[in-house]
Amino acid sequence: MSARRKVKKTYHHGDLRSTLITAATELIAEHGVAGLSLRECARRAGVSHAAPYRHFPDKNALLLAIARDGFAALEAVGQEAMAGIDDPRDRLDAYAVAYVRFAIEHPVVFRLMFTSQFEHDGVEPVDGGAFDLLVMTAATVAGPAVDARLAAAASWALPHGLAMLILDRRIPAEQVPGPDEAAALARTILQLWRGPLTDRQPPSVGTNETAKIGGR
Amino acid sequence: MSARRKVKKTYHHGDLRSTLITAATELIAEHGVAGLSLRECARRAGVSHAAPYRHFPDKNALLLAIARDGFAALEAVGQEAMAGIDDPRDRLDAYAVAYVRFAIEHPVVFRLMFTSQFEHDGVEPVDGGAFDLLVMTAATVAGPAVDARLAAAASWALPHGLAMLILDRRIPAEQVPGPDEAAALARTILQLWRGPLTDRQPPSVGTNETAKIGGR
DNA sequence: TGTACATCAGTGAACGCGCGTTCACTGATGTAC
DNA sequence: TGTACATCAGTGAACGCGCGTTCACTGATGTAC
Repeated sequence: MSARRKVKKTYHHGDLRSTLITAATELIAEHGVAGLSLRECARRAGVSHAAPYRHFPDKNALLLAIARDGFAALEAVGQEAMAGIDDPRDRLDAYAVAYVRFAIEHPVVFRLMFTSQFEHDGVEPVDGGAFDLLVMTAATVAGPAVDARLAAAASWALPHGLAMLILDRRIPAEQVPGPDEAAALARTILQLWRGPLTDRQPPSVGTNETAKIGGR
Repeated sequence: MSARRKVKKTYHHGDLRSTLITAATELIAEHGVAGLSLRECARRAGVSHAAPYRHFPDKNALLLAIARDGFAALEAVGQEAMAGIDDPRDRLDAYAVAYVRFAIEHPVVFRLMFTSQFEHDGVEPVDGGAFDLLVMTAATVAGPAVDARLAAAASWALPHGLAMLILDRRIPAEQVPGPDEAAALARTILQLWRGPLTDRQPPSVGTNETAKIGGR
């Protein structure tokens, strides 16, 4: 399915650019960013090692292209997740859940988008308007008294951190075997932050003094 | 200050192991993990390129050593931050703030600790008991009805995400020029999560319907 | 429909490079007596 | 305090390797007339 597209042996590949992107993503998944080589990409695409230079000026440009595509995809995912939800708080939650799901579904791309291990001299990888929705919605939720970017950062940090912890296996893999479980976990954690973690008075027990559990 | 320790020209270096770790950290800061080479480390340590092999079996072991040191340091920082604070919620906040500060103070080490770009075949870099405090405190805060690991993950995700966003320049650098500002930002965001972001009723205005701000 | 030509997307040889790692070595250090 | 010796932490030459990138090239494609 994801293999060579057609058997027609032609001189021109036809879709080398995106084939290279796919190959690079797979390679990184297998060996990490450091293990990515343009030559191996070309090899996997069934093409000579110089061919990629028809599509990307250099290795870094390939990486950049993957990240760029990722931001576009994430924006689409975010928009779709929020669509049809009226309550801004629910929108924010839906965004967060979709965000975590995206990260688990596309771990290589997600990491590439954010951890700028490559060429961060000069311009950052463009994020387009991928986060405009987030900023706007967060601002709505937090109210006019709170700086919009601050509200966005606060809302963003939680799903971002969760995604990263899962990707980096800090949250055991067997606990989060796939995107569905990751999304569910995100939901649960959001509820936690709206409840037990923030309630100033202890859950149901008496005073603050007696609230220390497991103390004896 | 951080240069060669003594001028005494001796055959033996005396402290090559930690000098190599320092050099590697600097190198990564300059060129990314991919830009790290054992030979350049040796060069900076003023030693032949084969000398590092007296202290590390291979390149990966050097990276692992940096991460390992990092976990120990983070644990110490967390313990210190929590010391003397009684209220478990305040302890949790103090931990989170210290966590973010640590990340900004030691960006290379922090990233190395978590984004396992290198050799994650087999064993993970050990985290020792670096997060036992977190789990215990989070459990206390969330109450017995909530799974401890879940509570820990929830508490952890927020500072972790914030730290990562700052390190990856997703939160503009000029907004967070140093560890102090990062710590302050962490504090603010925690307050946001205990207030405007979680209050189910809108800040001060009337009903849910009228709560949509900036809508017209 | 046919032809000439510009453009495009490939090829494969060649370059120079720095790297990780191994090896036999040597100078310095520590210790038993 | 002196000596013999084991051990340790360096050296520097050598290995093989795969990489990124360039270059002159060639086959395929598209288009103007």
